[in-house]
Amino acid sequence: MSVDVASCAPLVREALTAEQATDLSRVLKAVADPARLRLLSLVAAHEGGEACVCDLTEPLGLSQPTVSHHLKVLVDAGLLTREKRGVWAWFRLVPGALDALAAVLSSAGTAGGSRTDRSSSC
Amino acid sequence: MSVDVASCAPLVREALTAEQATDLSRVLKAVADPARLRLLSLVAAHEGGEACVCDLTEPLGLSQPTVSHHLKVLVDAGLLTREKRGVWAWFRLVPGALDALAAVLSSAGTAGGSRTDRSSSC
DNA sequence: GAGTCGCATCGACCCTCGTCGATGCCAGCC
DNA sequence: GGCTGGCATCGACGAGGGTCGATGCGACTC
Repeated sequence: MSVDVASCAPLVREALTAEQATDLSRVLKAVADPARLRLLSLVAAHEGGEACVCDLTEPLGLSQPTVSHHLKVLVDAGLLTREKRGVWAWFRLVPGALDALAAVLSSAGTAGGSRTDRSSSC
Repeated sequence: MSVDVASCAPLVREALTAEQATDLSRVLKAVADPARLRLLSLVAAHEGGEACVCDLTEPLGLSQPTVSHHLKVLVDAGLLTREKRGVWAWFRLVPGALDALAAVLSSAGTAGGSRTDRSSSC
């Protein structure tokens, strides 16, 4: 149920519809949590750009079920990918996902430099 | 209690501390709501870039106390400014506030083109 | 096959948040 | 002064979300 940041134009350009606002808030709610922000940051900063749950539990100071729950929220929001290799589950950032989110908030309206590869029509 | 997006580097560059994550999530929580997203969009799209509460109540379909509550959240987060002229209260976007937020999420790490004028040291 | 390890899911608790009606406050008008 | 209109605040209700212990599942080891 990965949510697409469907609206191409930044929200300061023209008024959002109720549906656009709901979709956008779904992704923002996934990011608007200290634990999940640190998870994104930890995964990105980890060597190789990927990390397993056991690497993330202790720096957050949260229990394993809680960390697993937050990771699921981020995966559902389309910000992380989960790849199970053997016993471990490896998480890595979806390239361009955060940039696309930033582009909607920014008044510039263009994502950073990285490719996004989303189904958006812009 | 306007929250500064204090961290200059984007969260994908290095791991966030607990305090940085808490501060950043405070601003994101203010934006991660459909009603508040539409409020930001409506104010930006309104003529002159400013709007009063009476202009925002009906397009949102929410009661006046609720709209007033959401506007207070956005003002406290440093995203809107409130100026009382006579009987009406006029709200407008804080220039650069959304861009600064987008810069932290983006991997680029630089705000758009607009000036931010915040107390950040970068 | 028995045991261990890593992770996801379940159920429950508590707390925060969105929403509204009622009320209070201030400015302008009669 | 009394009244009206615009807006903020208060109190309360219900829904949603973060957290944890307990449990289940799959893979690997001996």
